[in-house]
Amino acid sequence: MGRAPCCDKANVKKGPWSPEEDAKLKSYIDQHGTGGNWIALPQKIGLKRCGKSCRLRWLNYLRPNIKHGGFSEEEDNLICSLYISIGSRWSIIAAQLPGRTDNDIKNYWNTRLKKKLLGKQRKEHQSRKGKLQDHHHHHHHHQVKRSSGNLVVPNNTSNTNSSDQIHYWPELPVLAPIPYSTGEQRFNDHAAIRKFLIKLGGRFSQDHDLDDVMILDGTSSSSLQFPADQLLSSTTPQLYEQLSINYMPSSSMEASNNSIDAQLIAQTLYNLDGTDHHLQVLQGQNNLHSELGDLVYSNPQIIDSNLELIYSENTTVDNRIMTSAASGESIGWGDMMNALISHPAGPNYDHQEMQQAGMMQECAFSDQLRYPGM
DNA sequence: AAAACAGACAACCGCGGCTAG
DNA sequence: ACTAGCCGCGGTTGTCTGTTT
Repeated sequence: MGRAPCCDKANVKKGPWSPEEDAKLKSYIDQHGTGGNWIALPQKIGLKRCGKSCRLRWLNYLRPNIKHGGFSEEEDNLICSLYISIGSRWSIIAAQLPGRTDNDIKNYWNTRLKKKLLGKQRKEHQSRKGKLQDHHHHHHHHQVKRSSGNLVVPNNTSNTNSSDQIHYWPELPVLAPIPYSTGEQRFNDHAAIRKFLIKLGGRFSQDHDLDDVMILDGTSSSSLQFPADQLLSSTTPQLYEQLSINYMPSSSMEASNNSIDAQLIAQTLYNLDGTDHHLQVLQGQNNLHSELGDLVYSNPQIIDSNLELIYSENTTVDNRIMTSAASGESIGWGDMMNALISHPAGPNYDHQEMQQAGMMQECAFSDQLRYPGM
C-alpha cells in the first residue's frame, strides 16, 4: 500500500514557474507567512501547484537574501572541505554558507566543483609523481612522519603561494602499492565512504579502539559515545566541552547525534583555512562556527593524529582506498577523490544503514542552523 | 543555418522522520 | 500506541541556453 499523493497530480501545473505565479506566492507569504501548511497554501491563493512545489520555489528562489551563482573561492573551498568531511548532506553544508540553498550547492557541486577539483587534483598528482617516486622507499605507512607540515595550509604554514592551488588537502605520502582485485569491494559505496570520513574526523586519539559500528551508532544517549567525542576529551577537554555546549541545540539527544557534525565541521574549518578571512564568511550567520574554527585552529595536533588514522594499519576502509588504485601507481588524494565522487551502486543505497544508524535525526538541527530564530 | 551536444540550473519525485490527533 | 499526512532531504530528471559541428 503506497502513500497517498500529496496533491491531485492531474490538476496541478508542473515545470518552470511564471513571473505571475512567483508574484502570487511571494506576496502571499510576505503578508501571511506560510501558515505552517504548504499543502493547503496553493488552494488558498489559487495556484495550480503542488504544495511541495510552492515550498521549493520559495526556499530556493523567492525567499529573501538568496544568492545565486558567483560562488567565491572561499565558498568553493568550504563546500569541498565539508563534502569531504560529511558527504552529500547538502542541507548541513548549506547551513555554513549564508544565502546559499542546499539545491544550489548541490547543483554547483555536481556540475562544476567536482570537475574543477578533479582537474586540479589530477594536475597536482601528475606534477608530484616524479618527485615522490624518488623517495618511494621512505614512505611505508608505518614509518610516516606526520606533522601539520604535511598539510597544505594557506597563508601560514604552507610554502605554496599559487592562487589556484588547492590548499586544504593533506599531502598523502606514498603507500605501498597493492594490486587491485576486481572481486574486492572498492571504496565506492557511500556507506563505506561515510564510514571512512567519520573515522577521519571522528577518531583523532590513538588511545581508543572502538568498533567502527559505534561511530555510526547515533542512537546512543551518551554524548561521549563517539570516538570523535573521546578524542576531544582526551586531547583537549576544554575544547570538547565548548563544542558540546555550543552544539547543544535543544536536547542532549540531538547533541549526541550531531556531535560528529560539530567536530567534522570544526575540523574542516581548520583544514580549510586557519586564517581570519575564511571565518568572516561564517560570521553574521552564527558565530558558533567561527568559534569552532578558532578552537580547532588552536589545536593542530588534531590534524596530526587525524593523518595517523589514514595511514594506520588494519583499517578496512584504508585497504579499500589502497585497493582502489587501478594500477601499481602510488595512491594520492586524487584517487581518493575519484572514489569519493563515484557512486555506481545507485541512489538510496545507504538509506537503510543510515536509518538504522540513527543518522537521519539531523533535520531539526540543520534547520536551526539554516533558519536561526525560526 | 541548423542539428547535435554540453553545461547550468530549476524543478520533481520518493522516501523516511516527525507529530498531531 | 497507532497512524495519516506534512515536512525536509537528497537523488534524479527536465528545461533552457550556449557552443560546437
